[in-house]
Amino acid sequence: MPARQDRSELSMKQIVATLVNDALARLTDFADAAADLSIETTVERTRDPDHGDFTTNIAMRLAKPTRKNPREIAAGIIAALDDSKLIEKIEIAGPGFINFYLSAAAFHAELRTIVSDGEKYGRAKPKDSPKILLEFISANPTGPLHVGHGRHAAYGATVGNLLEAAGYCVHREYYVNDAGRQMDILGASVWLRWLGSKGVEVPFPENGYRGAYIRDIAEDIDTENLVTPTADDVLRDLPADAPESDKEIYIDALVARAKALQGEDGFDHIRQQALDSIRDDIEDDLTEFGVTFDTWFSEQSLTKTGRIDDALTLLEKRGLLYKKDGATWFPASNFGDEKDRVVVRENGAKTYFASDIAYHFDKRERGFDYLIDILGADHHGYLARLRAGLGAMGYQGDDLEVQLVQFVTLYRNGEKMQMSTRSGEFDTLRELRAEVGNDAARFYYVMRSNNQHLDFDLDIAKSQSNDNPVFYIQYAHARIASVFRQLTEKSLGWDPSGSGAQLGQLREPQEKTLMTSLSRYPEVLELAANNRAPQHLVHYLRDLANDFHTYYNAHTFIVDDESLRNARLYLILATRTVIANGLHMLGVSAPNKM
RNA sequence: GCGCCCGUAGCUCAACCGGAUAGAGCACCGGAUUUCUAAUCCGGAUGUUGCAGGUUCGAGUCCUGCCGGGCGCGCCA
Repeated sequence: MPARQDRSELSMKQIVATLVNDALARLTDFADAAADLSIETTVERTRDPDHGDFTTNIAMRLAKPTRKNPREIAAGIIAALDDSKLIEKIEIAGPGFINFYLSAAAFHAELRTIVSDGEKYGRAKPKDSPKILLEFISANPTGPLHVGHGRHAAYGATVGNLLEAAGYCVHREYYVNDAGRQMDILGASVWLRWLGSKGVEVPFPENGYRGAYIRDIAEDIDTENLVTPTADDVLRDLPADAPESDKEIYIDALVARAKALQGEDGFDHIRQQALDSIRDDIEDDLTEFGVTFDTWFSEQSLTKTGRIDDALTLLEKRGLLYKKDGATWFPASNFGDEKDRVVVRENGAKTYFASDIAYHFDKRERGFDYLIDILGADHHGYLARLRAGLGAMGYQGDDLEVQLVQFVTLYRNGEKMQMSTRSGEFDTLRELRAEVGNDAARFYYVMRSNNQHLDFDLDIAKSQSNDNPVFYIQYAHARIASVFRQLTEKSLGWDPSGSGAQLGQLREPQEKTLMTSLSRYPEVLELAANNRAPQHLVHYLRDLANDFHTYYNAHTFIVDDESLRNARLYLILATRTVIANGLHMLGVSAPNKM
C-alpha cells in the first residue's frame, strides 16, 4: 500500500480516524453497513498505555449489522489500512478493539508542530459557518454584578474562546435590559436618595433598590435643572406601601409621581444617568476580569426603533396572535412550548417575552446563524418559549441553544456564606476578585460543569499551596521559564531546531508520558468546545502540569550532553507553549516567575 | 402536581458518541531536596456509581418507575 502523506494540520486522533475511515471505505461490505447505520468511526485515546495510544471499537459496532465476528472484522480493517510511518504497530485486543501504537516519529512531529505553531497550536482552521452569537451575563443594569454573574462571565468568556479555537466566528453580546418598569424603579430609587440628600425625607419604598451604590449615584448625578419637591408633594394621596398594602402598586404610584413632579424629561434624565453609571461600572468590572463584548445590545434600542412592534405586527399578519381576557397572546404551544404566552398585557404594556421574541429575531436578522444564550438555572423554562418565538418568526428553533449555569455558593472557613444583600458579607464580583484575584476566580468558576452547583471555597482559592490547582499549573509554567533563565545564566546555548536526531534522545518514560499529554491538547480543545465544557481543559491542564512536575523531579534538563539537553529543552518549550495556550484560553495568566 | 438540572470514594469533583480493571485532587500515613523554584515529586486506602427493573456482546452513561437535593411552573422582570 502506498504510504500516505503526513497531515500535520490534523490532530493525532484525526490522523488515526482518517486511516480507519479510508480502510473502511475500501471494504465495501463494511462501508455500506456503516453508512446505512450512520456508524461513525470512533477513535479514542486509551486509558491504559498497555492498550497503545489510540483505540477504536468500530469492529464491535459493525459486528451485529454485518453478522460477523468482531475480531475478524478487525483483522479485515487492519489489512486494508494504509501504511503510515506514524504507526508503530496495530493489535486486535479483547472482544475486538483495534489498538494503535504510534511511533516515536509521530510524537516528535507533534512536538515540532507545537513549537512552530506557538500560540496558534491547538486551534482549528477557521470555519465560514455557522456564525455564532454568544449572549451571556446580560445582568439587569440595576446594580453591580454579584458573584453568581461572575460565573456567567467566566464561563461565557471561556466558551467564546473555545468556540473561536474550534474555528467558529463568535460574536459576544451583552443584552442590556435598560427599558421598562425596572428602569423606572431604579430611577425612582435614585431620585428618592437625591431628595434625601436635599433634606426631603421620604420613607424608602419596600420595592426600591436599597444598595449603597444608589446613594453614590444620587450624589454624582447632574440635577442642576431639577426643581426640588417637598415631602408632601411626593407623598400626597399615594397608596400605602408594604406591609400594609401592595408594594408593587406603591412603587408604580411613586414612579408616576416622580414623573409628574420632575416632568418626563427630568425623570428620564435621572433614570438615564443611573443606568449609564451602573452600566459603566459593570463594563469596567468585566474588563478588569478579562471579559469583553463585541456589542452591548440595548433593549431601549429595540423599543426606539419599533422593532418590538414590528415583530408583533409580523406575528399578527401570520395570524399568530390572539386576544383573550383583554390581553394579546402568542400561541407558543403550537411551537413546542408547554403553554401559550402573553405578549401584551391587559394594561397595554408589552411583556418581556415580546422583547425577547424581537431580540432573538433581530439576532438572526443580523446574520447570525446559530445563537447561544447562557442563562441562569432559574431560566430553564425559557428555551421552549424562545424557540417557539424563533419558529413563529420563520427561523428554526434548533438554531438556538441555551446553556444553563447553576448557582454559586461561597464558603469561608468551611462555612456557607449567606449572600443576601442585607447580610454584612460581600457578594459582589468586584469584591470577590479583590479577595482571591482574577486568575483564581476565572479558574474556579469554570472548574466545574456549568450544570453542576458550584461550591466556591474562598480559602482554597486564595491559598498559595498545593491545594490550589491554579498555582499548581502556573507554577509549572514559571518553572520552565526559570529553566531557560538558568540556561542563560550558565551561558549555555541550545539548538531550538529540534532536529530528528536530537528528539530521538527522549527515551525516558516521563518523556513519553509528557509527549502523549501534549499531543492531546488539540483534542481536548475540540472536546471542550463541542460540549461547551471548559472543565475538560481545566482537568487536562492539571494533568499536564502533573506530568511536567514529575518529569522535572525525575530528570535534569540542563545536562552536559548537548544533544540530550537540546531534546529536553525542546520538550519543555513545547510544554510551556501548551500550558500558556491553555491558561490563556481560560483567561488566566501564565507567569514566568512566581 | 407538572417540567428541567443533579445524585459517583470521608469531602470536592472527572469519566469524550455505551467500551477493556470507574479516575483525580483534598484530607490521612510514610518517604524524597549538596541538583534547573519543595507553590514540587514518590509510595500507601477507599466504591452496591441513590434504589429497583429493562435494553445488549458490553451500562456511571440509554429507557421506565421510585427516593433525595436544587430550580422553575405570572397579564413579574
